[in-house]
Amino acid sequence: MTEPEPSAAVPFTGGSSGSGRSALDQRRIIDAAVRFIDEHGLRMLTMQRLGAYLGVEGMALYRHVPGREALLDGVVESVVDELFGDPDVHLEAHAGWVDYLQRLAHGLRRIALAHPEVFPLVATRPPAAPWVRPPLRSLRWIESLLEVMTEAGFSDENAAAVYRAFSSFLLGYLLLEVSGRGVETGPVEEPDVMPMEDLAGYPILQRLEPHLSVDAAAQDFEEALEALLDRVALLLPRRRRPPRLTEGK
Amino acid sequence: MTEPEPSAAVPFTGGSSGSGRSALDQRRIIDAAVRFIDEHGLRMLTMQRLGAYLGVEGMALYRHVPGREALLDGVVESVVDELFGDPDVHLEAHAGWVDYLQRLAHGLRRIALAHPEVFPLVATRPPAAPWVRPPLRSLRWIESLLEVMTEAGFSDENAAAVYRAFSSFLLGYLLLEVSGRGVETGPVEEPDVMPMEDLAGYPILQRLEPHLSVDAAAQDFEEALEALLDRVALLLPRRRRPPRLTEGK
DNA sequence: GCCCGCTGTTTATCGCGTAAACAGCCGGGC
DNA sequence: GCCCGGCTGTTTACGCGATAAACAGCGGGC
Repeated sequence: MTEPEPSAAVPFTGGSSGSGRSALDQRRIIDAAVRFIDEHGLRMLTMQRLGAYLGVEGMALYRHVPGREALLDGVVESVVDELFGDPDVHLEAHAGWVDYLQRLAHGLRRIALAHPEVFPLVATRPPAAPWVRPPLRSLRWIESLLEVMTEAGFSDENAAAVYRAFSSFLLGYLLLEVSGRGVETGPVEEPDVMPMEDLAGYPILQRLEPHLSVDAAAQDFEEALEALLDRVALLLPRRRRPPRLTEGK
Repeated sequence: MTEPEPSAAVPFTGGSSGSGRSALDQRRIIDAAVRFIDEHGLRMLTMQRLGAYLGVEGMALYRHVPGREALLDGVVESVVDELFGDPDVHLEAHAGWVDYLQRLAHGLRRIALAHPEVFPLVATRPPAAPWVRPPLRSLRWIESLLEVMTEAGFSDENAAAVYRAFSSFLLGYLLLEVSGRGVETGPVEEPDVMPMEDLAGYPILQRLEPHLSVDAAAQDFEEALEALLDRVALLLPRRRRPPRLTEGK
């Protein structure tokens, strides 16, 4: 994505207005891919099927997208970028860093829940740079986070530590929540979920499960995770230990 | 895996000893798959290639494994089960719950680092049940964890909360560390990593940079884990919401 | 010694990603 | 008004991967 435009100075080839017949363009393809994955699951996404979904032969997509991998990159980028449009996250309108992190976390959670089938992709696609990582995946947000933290009085080092702890926890949290969701509503995959009866030998687990149904278990888990998310800010490190300097490792 | 054995009472078809010519069996195939993925990356794993790796035609694998998906499930299970053989985790020899969780976390981290190409699979494969989740993925460990926590005086509810917080954090952390590793040493994929020069416009990010080395990562992990465990108490649920009794769902 | 079942091999099919040749359409220059 | 180059979608073609099905050697129980 963000292609270098091989034949550069093309003024728009037909214009966005006018005939309006040009069914395809990169944006439309990526959006369709996101919708397709939401509806049918990632493993169903195929160039031909996505083409059909857009009323076109599969090969047509290659006029606008370099290939499948690039398309998936575009999907990830597109989904993560939704955060910028989220009115509840409003970068500037935050009241303190805890509030800021909570808004950010909840914004990402909304995205993950809106696209549960896409999120594993967000989580596992190789990052663009070593510290531009899931689930933020965007220089803009990382910069913003570090800025807020340092403005709140954190040292540079601690701000970075907060970034790492926050994104680690958030990534794990969202991945767990979303994959749990997949178990319940998986439209295509529907893996074998262990039936409750097999719990017989594991009495301790019953405590996780005062309720009987899988739905209830999932619901519980979700509620607990949600409560956890509100408290994520509390995880952040305080510097206690003087950096152990020359101890033989 | 743990197959129901269609033709049950087979005493071992050739015996494990004796001729020793039977090159293939499920264990050997899964082990080879793990090694193959470690060496060449997940995307290189193909039934034919794995066959060749074992000195056999690809189709031969289907005599012992139901198919590719099942094979991957087996790979995940096999890798996670390494934890049971880790002498440093020794289930019983722990001194307090913090020590226990740290040993567990470090054991899993060792596994993740030993099989960085496998770990994303561990993280994203659909879980067997809603609360049997990555990265533990095993009833045995979940049971063990809950037991330790309750024996340490945590209520059932709080033990479950610790389980959720701990596994979320651990999953996210390890996934990030392992994928970061892929960026540096990726044997096959080598995605386009943004070169350092492109940082020019983002001075704030320079702060994150000192943490590229493995040693630094390990240090980070320990500190983050300690911070998490220190503050687990803060993550535990308070009942805020009265349990909704008869609300129409 | 013969036959069966097990294990690995060969052959075949289908779907996928993608390259390459092909074809309709449209707007600009004459 | 007409022609042409380029852009967009289509068709054709290839190689590969997963997997079913037919096939073949081999070794042990009768």
